[in-house]
Amino acid sequence: MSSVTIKDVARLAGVSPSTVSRVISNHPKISPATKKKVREAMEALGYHPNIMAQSLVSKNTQTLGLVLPHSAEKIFVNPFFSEVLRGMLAYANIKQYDILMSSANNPKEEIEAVTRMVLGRRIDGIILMAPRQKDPIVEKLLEYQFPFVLLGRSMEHDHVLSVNNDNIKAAYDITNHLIKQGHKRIGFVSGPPDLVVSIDRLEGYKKALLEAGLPVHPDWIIGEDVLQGNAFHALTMIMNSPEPPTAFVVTDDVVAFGLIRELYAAGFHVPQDVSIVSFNNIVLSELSNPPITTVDIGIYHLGYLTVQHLIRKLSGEEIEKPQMIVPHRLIIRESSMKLQ
Amino acid sequence: MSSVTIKDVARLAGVSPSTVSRVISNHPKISPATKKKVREAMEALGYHPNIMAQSLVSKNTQTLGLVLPHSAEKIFVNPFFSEVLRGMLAYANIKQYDILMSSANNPKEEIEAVTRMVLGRRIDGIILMAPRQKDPIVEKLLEYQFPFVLLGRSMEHDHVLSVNNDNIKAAYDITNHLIKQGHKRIGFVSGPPDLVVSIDRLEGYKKALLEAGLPVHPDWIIGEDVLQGNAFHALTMIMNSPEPPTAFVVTDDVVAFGLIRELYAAGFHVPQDVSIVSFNNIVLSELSNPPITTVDIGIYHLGYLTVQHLIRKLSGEEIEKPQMIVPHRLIIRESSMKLQ
DNA sequence: TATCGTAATGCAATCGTTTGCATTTTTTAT
DNA sequence: ATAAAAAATGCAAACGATTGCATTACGATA
Repeated sequence: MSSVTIKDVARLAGVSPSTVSRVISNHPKISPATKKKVREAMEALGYHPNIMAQSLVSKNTQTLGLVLPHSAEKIFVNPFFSEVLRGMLAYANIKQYDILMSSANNPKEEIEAVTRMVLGRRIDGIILMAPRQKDPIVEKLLEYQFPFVLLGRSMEHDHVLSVNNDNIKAAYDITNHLIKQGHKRIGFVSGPPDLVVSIDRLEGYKKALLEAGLPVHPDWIIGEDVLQGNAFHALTMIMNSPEPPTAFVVTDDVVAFGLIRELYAAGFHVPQDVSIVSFNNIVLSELSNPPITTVDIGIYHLGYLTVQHLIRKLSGEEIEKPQMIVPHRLIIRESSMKLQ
Repeated sequence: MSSVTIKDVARLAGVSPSTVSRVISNHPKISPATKKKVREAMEALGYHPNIMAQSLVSKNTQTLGLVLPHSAEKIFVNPFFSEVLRGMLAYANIKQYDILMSSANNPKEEIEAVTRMVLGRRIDGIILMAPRQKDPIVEKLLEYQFPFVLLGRSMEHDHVLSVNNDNIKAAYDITNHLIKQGHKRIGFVSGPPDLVVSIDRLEGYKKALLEAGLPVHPDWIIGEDVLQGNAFHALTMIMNSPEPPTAFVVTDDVVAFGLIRELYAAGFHVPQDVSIVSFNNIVLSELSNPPITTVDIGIYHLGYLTVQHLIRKLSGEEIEKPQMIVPHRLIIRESSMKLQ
């Protein structure tokens, strides 16, 4: 309701609007006396700067954009998302930034949303989640020369800001964990195949198998739609083959939940019949039955650092290393207990 | 990079800036000829309106605020949150609104964040999640006469916009389900006690017990911090008493996960030894082992309607019924299978 | 052809800030 | 006491749009 402006404050304090403005921005050459006077007037009137007006002239909005991938349901329903967002907001909060979200139903809308935010000068920088192999949004932003950061990595440009895990290594490590447990037939459940993270994790898995002299069995690499009809069919096919896998590397904790459930329904027990390992270490993976062996990728931290990275860039800091890597670590739990 | 304004377009199209503005807003009395000319110029220059400037004069930002409760970790790590946010964004997207988020570490920061958004005229309306019994933010917004909607309900003001479940009824229903299964000793695991939703669900639980002539045993009502040390202690105390509960109503699926896990660790099996029912029906509750009986509260829908409700209010529509109720339904699964 | 009515456009003020430069005030040195 | 330097403040022009009112253009009517 109250629309008290800088002028009202100026009038009450008996100074010019410019002076009030300078008090707000803590300009060096304002006498302590007037500073006090103005502050009191602001207080008395309950003044708050109009952020729209501020950013119109200062050209900076203290806002970061975040566009939900259009294939968002999957990523999004995932507790991973809340956790990473929490990390983002935590750092943003420290630096007094807010985060502007918008969603999209398809690639076209996705581009539109980005364009609207960027060209509408609504945000200072943008955070991109779950980048794809050839990501049109990345291209667009490069073209606009607009500051952005990837949560993940770009396969095509190595100078873009990004915060990521070493997913190849992570997958390699967790697969090796299974191999060390004596598994020789190891399947893989992949995420959406155009996501860089899926590609990397698949690569690490293959690498570990090859190094151990184990064959990569293409039929044992299945899509994450295991929970839905068709892929579920694929799963039973695999499990009913003469020599089924004794373990699966799953791309994501939530999918692992589903897989454990489906296996159980089909009469296979984890880990007695099949071992399961996955990625992310969402809170619930510990509460699963059995608890899931997983790769902790530092979700919260990923979000936190992503925003930190971007804000540093925005404040003109020299970025030593554009590609940040958050270390991962294996969390061994019951779902991959040693075979006897 | 390109900062092409309305003037540039005007120049190229050979008209005045006002005309361009009218073309943008699709003003009725602009000749088709100039409309076309201007559109072409906009296209040619890649013009996009500066949203800050627009909202400075039009006083509307096409943005909704969402402040994360400071006790956010709990709510927030919960998949509930992503799901509800997805619903919010879906409707916002339809109406071309964006959502501005900011987080807070304590009640003070929370108020600050709201104030900054509201008085900074950054948003047109605000969404409040998980309202408390006596919620200072609600008071503040009423005082400012600023449009807002509650995801939940206010215990003190019945004219405020809200979207909620009938949580009393929901708890009553799910408790009755247990009673029908033959349970006579039923415990309750509560959420944060100052949350309205916790209060309502507890009330429904008690009501069902009383109506069935079953005693309300205060020791069997425990906090959701079951997973942490002290409350876990409480849990083992209860379960080791001579006549322990044979079932628990749990306030939230995630907590149910934890509880099942803890019970399991203590040697109690679900549902053989103890039945568990809970609320929300997050995706994972179906994938739990055993799958959890829960109350589907229509999470996505809650988010969707919350934003719809608010936007309707903002566009001046007459709101027939300020308090919307989203229906719930029981999802019976293995965790509450009949005792034999 | 003169007049009028309407449709289409332009002018200029405004939204609430910031900021370079000019101006005034204060301080310091002589 | 006066000049010069330094410090504090004010003026006015941006920023990029919108919009009420005035103005122009253009058929239509008499």
